[in-house]
Amino acid sequence: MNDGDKSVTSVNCFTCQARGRTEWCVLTDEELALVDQGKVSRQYLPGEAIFHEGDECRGVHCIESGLIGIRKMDVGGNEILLRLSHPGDTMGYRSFLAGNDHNNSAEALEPSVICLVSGGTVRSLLEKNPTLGLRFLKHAARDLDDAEEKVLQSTTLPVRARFAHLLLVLKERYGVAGEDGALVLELPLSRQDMAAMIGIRPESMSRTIRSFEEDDIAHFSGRRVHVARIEDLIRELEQSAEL
Amino acid sequence: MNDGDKSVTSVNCFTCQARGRTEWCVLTDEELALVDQGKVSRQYLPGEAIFHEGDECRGVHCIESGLIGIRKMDVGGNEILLRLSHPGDTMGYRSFLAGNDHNNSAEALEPSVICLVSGGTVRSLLEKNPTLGLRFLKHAARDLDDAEEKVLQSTTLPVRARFAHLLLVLKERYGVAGEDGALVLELPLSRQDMAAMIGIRPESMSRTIRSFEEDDIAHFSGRRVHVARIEDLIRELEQSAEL
DNA sequence: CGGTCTCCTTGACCTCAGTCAAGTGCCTGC
DNA sequence: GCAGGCACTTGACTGAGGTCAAGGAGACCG
Repeated sequence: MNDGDKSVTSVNCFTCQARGRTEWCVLTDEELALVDQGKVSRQYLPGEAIFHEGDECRGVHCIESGLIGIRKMDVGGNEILLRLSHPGDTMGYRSFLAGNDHNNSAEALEPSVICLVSGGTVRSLLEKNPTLGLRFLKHAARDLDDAEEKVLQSTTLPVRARFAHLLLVLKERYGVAGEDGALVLELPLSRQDMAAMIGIRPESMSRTIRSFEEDDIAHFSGRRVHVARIEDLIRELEQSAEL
Repeated sequence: MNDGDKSVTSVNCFTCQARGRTEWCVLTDEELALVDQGKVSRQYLPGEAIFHEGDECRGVHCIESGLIGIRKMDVGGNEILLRLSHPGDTMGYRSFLAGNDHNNSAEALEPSVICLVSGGTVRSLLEKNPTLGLRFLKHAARDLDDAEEKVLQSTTLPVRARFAHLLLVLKERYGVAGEDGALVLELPLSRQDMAAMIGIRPESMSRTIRSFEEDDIAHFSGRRVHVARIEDLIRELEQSAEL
């Protein structure tokens, strides 16, 4: 097997860097061995789809490395980016448990390695180890909170506030420097995808960025963002309330 | 105990009408007895709050009868109605499992009887009976689907389409007559609350209703709605795509 | 090199829904 | 009875963000 063959790569659950962050971390060595045997791993290039809305759900995906975007489309072809998934995150456990087809799609945003743990394996592990189910439950609970927060924000907040909020969220993972009030971000997303994350058109994204520049709130060059005072972003969120 | 004392009512899990629809239906009689002992039930009048955002989460609420609205507010006081909860639904399991305070509020929309199953009871049942956790997981998965659908719709669909969708959803539970294409709905919600469900202002709700009347799509008198052709509602959803 | 992508930006225009303000009808309590 | 409250409606106005159309910048490839 050489590097050019990207359909299958060899990954070992026991040495997986991301394992500590997955739901599998509650498994015994014996159980983990089952996961290791019951999985297939594969490499994806940016833009490649891991699965689509409507695809049959054949197990649980687990991200070893890279970055994945979870998208959802409506009948009219409008697409939004629901969330980002990172190494250690599992995807598709929901459709799998409900026995549904996938109800959103996953696409690699960076070169990524992803394992698919077969449905049978997951099912038998859930029976063996109840804690695993609780871990998935907590995961779902967190996703649900985020989704409800997003429903609220997308109906009540103006675009500037939503964008400020997005930057504050991205800061947690992509902030590269942050002396007291200052902040530098190295964004993992194109403008288009940022627009899709807050549910607006690319043109509006451009204009919002420009208005942040004009108000001296943030400065953008490519995917690098400089924010002199984080408070400015926070104020942007709050002042939409004061009116 | 008389009817005037509404703080505590006596409800028995074994005879509970709603039990078949709750997650507790997977419990053995012995386990159910634990629930029965570990709960407190209470009656709520319309408008009364069961819990608020930020309240400490002391267990899992279970609806015996009535109708509950789950609301969420942003910093600016804007409020939306995330979903309705019906007899047999559990509420607050999420915050409970995550160990958080409640992150949304619940309010009775009709006279309701609700049991609070104490945290300790739920915790020990989850350990005893792993299937219970899976039931909660499925519940969370369904809520999550709904929430993501709502995120998508609230950012992509115009108000008319969202309202048509709402009516189609309410039809499942509140449709009172439906010869082939025709439909009569008995809404459980005020106009204000319908507006809050699709994230618009009451004024916009009024105007949307009027425009449906003018286009002969639906006719409203009080909380009763007549829809001559359900296809009209469906078309309202789809045609927002065609443009 | 020019050609063709795709991503991004910009301007001009328009429309949908929010805002403000006023008015109606209904219910409750005095 | 009337007063006050509340849900709802209506009209006039406004503005945020979508739409359309055009153009620029960089990557890749012949």
